[in-house]
Amino acid sequence: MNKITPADKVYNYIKEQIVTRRLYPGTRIIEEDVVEAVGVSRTPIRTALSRLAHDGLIEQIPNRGSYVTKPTEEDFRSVFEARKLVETAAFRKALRAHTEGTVELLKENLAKQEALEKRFDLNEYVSLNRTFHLLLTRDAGNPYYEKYLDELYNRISTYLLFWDTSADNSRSLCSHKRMFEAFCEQDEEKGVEALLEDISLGEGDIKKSRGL
Amino acid sequence: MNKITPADKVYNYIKEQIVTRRLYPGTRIIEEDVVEAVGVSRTPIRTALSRLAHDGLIEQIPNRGSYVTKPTEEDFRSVFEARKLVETAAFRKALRAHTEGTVELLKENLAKQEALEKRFDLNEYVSLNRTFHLLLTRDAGNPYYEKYLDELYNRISTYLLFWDTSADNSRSLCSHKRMFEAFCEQDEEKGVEALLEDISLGEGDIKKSRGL
DNA sequence: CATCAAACTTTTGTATACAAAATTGTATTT
DNA sequence: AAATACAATTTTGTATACAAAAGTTTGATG
Repeated sequence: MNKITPADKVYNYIKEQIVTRRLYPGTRIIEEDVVEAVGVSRTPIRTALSRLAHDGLIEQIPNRGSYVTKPTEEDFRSVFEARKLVETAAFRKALRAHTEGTVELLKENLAKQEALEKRFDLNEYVSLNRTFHLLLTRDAGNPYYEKYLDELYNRISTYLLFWDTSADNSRSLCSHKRMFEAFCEQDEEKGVEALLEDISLGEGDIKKSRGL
Repeated sequence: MNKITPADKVYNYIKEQIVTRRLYPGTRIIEEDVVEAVGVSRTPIRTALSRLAHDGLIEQIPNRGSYVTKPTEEDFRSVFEARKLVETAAFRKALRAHTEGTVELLKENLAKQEALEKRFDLNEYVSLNRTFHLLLTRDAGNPYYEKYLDELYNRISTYLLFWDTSADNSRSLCSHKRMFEAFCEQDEEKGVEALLEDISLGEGDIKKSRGL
């Protein structure tokens, strides 16, 4: 297994802090504070911050620090618009390519999602959801689609962990099942319809979580 | 005006080296060499490298250095596929929004392109072309479209400066003119048709330049 | 002569001290 | 009391020395 470097430690630490919202969007991250918290020098901290900026989780302004990404309402609109465009295109292509390995992984993922019906865990759900959507586009075989979608997810990830739980989970599970079915049956239109519904669902949830 | 920092100097220096192909795709960039060349310490060099990696101009592998991005044939296919999808969508939206300021800028840009008919300059042409396409999608008002397209351009930019000059320039200018017309007339279908033709043209040129 | 391992070299990663820029607080002037 | 200039502090940017990892050479051994 790959050894984990100081820079990795810092990266994981800050990412965890952001995703669990102990570091709130808009918060400034001061390098010296991270030194105290993690116990390494500023150098690996700077490389970690650079990676996080690359991921879209923080934003860096020259000579005045790093800030946890705080998307505006406009950003959300833009992100979801882009997601709809790219994710449907990638999904269509993936559905046509349609490898057996992916179907297997999707099946496992869905099983875990169903398990959440009994005992809900938001963290787990967000993770499963992201993997699920990623899998549905993977067979498209375009790494730039994946990369882009990944970055779009990151942009809004700070807000994914904030919505009133399991009520929506059932609805989401429902559309996911339809997407999976369509993927297996290679029914493109049915699949895209379910996908768009699912994305809109998420968009609505985020808006709710922000009181819009 | 903003002062240019050592990190900026390094960034510009390396970018220039790459774009003018003095640094060939696949070449390893050794930090100490850059120290000699630019005359600053390794710290700003590392931040510059990080930015370049972010731009997609280089790739970094932990513990074994930075390499000038060398896209495979698959990469080219993927980049152009993504470009076709996103750029047409952005163009459609921009065409409908259609601000007067953009029209003005496009007109200026086109004039410069025409000037190249007499005296061709590849560097200048590549730059104008990129700006032109960027302008045509700007009124879409989605920063993530722009960002993505920008990164896609970067991926292939190493190869943009390598094709047998002005023969293609006329053809390209022709489709550009049609795109501009369509943009002004808000004729979506005509515009998209011209855009797709123009993108395919570029794709073909790159393939030629690689002997495919 | 081929192979492998240990020493050596090169290169990247980290720690730390110092410089420059930005921010904050304070005093002075109006 | 408000505004502004200036000093003090905080924070980011840079230089440099050292540590660790990767890559290369050399030489002993089968």
